[in-house]
Amino acid sequence: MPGRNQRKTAEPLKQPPLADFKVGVDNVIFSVDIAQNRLLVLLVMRQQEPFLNYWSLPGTLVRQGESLEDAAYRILAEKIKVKNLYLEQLYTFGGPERDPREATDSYGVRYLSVSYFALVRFEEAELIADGVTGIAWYPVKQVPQLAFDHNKILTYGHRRLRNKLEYSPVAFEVLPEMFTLNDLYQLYTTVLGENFSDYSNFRARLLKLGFLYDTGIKVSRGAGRPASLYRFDAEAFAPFKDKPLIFI
Amino acid sequence: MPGRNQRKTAEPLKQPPLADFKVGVDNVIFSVDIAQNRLLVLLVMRQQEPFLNYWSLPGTLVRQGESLEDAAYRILAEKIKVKNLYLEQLYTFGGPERDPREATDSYGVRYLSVSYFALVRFEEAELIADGVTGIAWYPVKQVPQLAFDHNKILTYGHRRLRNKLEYSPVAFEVLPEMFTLNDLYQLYTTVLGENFSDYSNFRARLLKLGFLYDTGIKVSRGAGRPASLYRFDAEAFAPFKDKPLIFI
DNA sequence: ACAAAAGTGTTTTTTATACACCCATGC
DNA sequence: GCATGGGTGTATAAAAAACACTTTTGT
Repeated sequence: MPGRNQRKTAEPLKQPPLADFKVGVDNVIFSVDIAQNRLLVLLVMRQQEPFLNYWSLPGTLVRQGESLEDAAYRILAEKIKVKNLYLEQLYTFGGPERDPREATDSYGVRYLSVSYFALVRFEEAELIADGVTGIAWYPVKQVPQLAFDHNKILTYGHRRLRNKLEYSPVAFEVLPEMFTLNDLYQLYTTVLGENFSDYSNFRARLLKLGFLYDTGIKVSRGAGRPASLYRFDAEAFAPFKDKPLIFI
Repeated sequence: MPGRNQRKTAEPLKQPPLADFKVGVDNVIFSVDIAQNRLLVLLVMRQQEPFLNYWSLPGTLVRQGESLEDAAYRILAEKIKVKNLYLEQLYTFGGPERDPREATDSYGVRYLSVSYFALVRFEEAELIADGVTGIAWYPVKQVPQLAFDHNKILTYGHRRLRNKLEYSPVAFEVLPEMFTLNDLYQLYTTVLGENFSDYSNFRARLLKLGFLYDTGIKVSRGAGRPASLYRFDAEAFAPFKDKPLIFI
């Protein structure tokens, strides 16, 4: 029974005081530049202290009456215009020492960050540059030192993305509506590294699953035989939902 | 640019007020009763409003200077004595409507729950019954209606456990130090369902991996040939760390 | 002796991996 | 015509799944 640390007051068993929190939401927003085969993450330049003029993940503090997810969508909408996207919760970072404001701000207020992981289509995502705020797609391999513990959050998000690619159809959230099988393959190699699978085997496996619809439209990328454009068929994929699918 | 919803005050671009949070930690603590082949979850009876006399996941509010994980360990230590355990963060639930206190309590305070997922050995876990608080291992198949959104959290935790079993050695955190291969197999069937694999194939696969050490000690469970007791060899497992191991 | 549980082995089927080769286009 | 990227097929190896069979105990 927890008998220590009690304050000696009139009330029996008075516990140490509770922490008061402000809750922030930070988004790790990924996108893939098919043309240059680079995995990108959206960063914004901070306009206030702390960490003024540091790059950071786009984030915000949760407002009254707003759910965590609402907040995540709100910052997203403030930073980019996008048709559809994939969003899921990542992790909650909440150590008492992660935000310097905890020391300087009004007494005892803690800052907690619930991070979200998002995927958007590079071609469809239009950055909202207001002329004041710096905002940019950064290749994940070249991100600088970020504000707060955002590098840690980004690393965590990147790992989640790699895992997701292997067992879920997130790739099709990032690709344009129509894509060649090589686009898909490049996406996988970009995120997962060179040696994850042979192209022809990758191709055969994916096609056998039967949820890639060949539009018949051919597209030529410079020299070489033109490639077919495929479309992800969500209905045909439905039976695979929740099953231990492997895209490797 | 977010130009709506501003309050018309002296400051330019005054945003809607931020929410103030108390942060709770709720633990989904699993254990397996080898003898009866049941997956158990630890529940406590609530002693206060709201949800007085409802069963709930053991939880607490985070105190000043305390990290989320510290808080998770604290409740755990208040409820059970246990030698070693596995603990990881699960999910953060934070909609504005999840806790009725938000309406009745001091104005505007939101309650957010960071849930943790824990595994303990049934034999080694000694429940701390203080004579006042109800506390019990419940078979997950028979949990009643719980306080708050705890049923949802439990479901989420259960799913995580099933996934973990398939690609990580968590099973050995729940089993006693020494166990028969049949114990291990039963654990998997208990959590994953009947038809996940043939016993002899399961057995062959696990043994081939080489991190199960046969102690040579035999133990007889009623009729039939006595079984060997095995021990999980953490060192021999090390090379498999982070690799896409499959226990199926 | 026989049922029950433990443990071994063999066969079949499926899936992964490597790689050879044909096809259509630009230059 | 030949380099380039797209696309198909095949041969081999490995792993998963099904299941038959042997061993050792309690009763």
